[in-house]
Amino acid sequence: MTKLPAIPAGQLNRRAGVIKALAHPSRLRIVLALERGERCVCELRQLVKADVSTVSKHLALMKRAGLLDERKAGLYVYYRLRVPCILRFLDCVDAVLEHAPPATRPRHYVKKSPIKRRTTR
Amino acid sequence: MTKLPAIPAGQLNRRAGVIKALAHPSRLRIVLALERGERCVCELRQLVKADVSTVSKHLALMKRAGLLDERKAGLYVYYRLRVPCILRFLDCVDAVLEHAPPATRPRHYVKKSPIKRRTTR
DNA sequence: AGGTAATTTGGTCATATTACCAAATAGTAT
DNA sequence: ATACTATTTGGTAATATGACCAAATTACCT
Repeated sequence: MTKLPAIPAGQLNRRAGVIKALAHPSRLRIVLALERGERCVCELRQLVKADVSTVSKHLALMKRAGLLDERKAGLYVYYRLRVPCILRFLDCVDAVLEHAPPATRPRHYVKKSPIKRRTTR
Repeated sequence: MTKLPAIPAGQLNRRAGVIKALAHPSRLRIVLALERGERCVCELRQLVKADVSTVSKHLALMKRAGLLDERKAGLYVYYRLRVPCILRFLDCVDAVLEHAPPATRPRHYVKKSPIKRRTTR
């Protein structure tokens, strides 16, 4: 049995941070959309069917993680993929799913009802 | 501007599930350890410094996601990487981090104190 | 059967994530 | 300045995740 090298925790944390930034269906949808080139928030907002604020936060998160870059032009903000190798990885993910075990159901958060809200502020 | 294909939500959910299974420092540590071949839980448990039950749950999660396979031999359970392309992806992640923005700090959960617990059960 | 070691399962609790809305900010134009 | 549009930021609430402990399970022994 070979010796295990013991990778420093900080490095693993940073890597996990990048991967987490990718680990959400809407964010994947955005990344895939950016395959062909930059898009403004207004386009991505239609693609992902969620509140603009939600989309904006997904974008900010991915930018912080180093996945995306941003370009402001007048009223618009255009985002683009910073590192294209991300796209190749999705093929590997599909390989995992290929002859995969029966149930891999991730279940993502979905807002239940738009119930009443306090109007503090 | 080209037409966007609109990928079905189910597919994105499944992909995100696989990626999420990878998006944790301890799980990355495990995956990296399995690069050289299978390991029993008892080995991985020492590698990741966490309660065995925690490690076991990480392993179960990754197995459910299709990342790992398991082989039982007597008292031991050996886990191994099911799809090796995962490892190449980590290079891409490092590329993202390479000349990345200043702060990418993911902050993972750390139990505060082992305070008293009820002994119900 | 009873004993011991490896692993999994169930419970609980703290923290992280993510959704929406509402309001703030920024840019353009009238 | 006012009006209008695009995007971000702040707040709140629901859900998901991940840590540990304790107990259950499984397999191999005497």
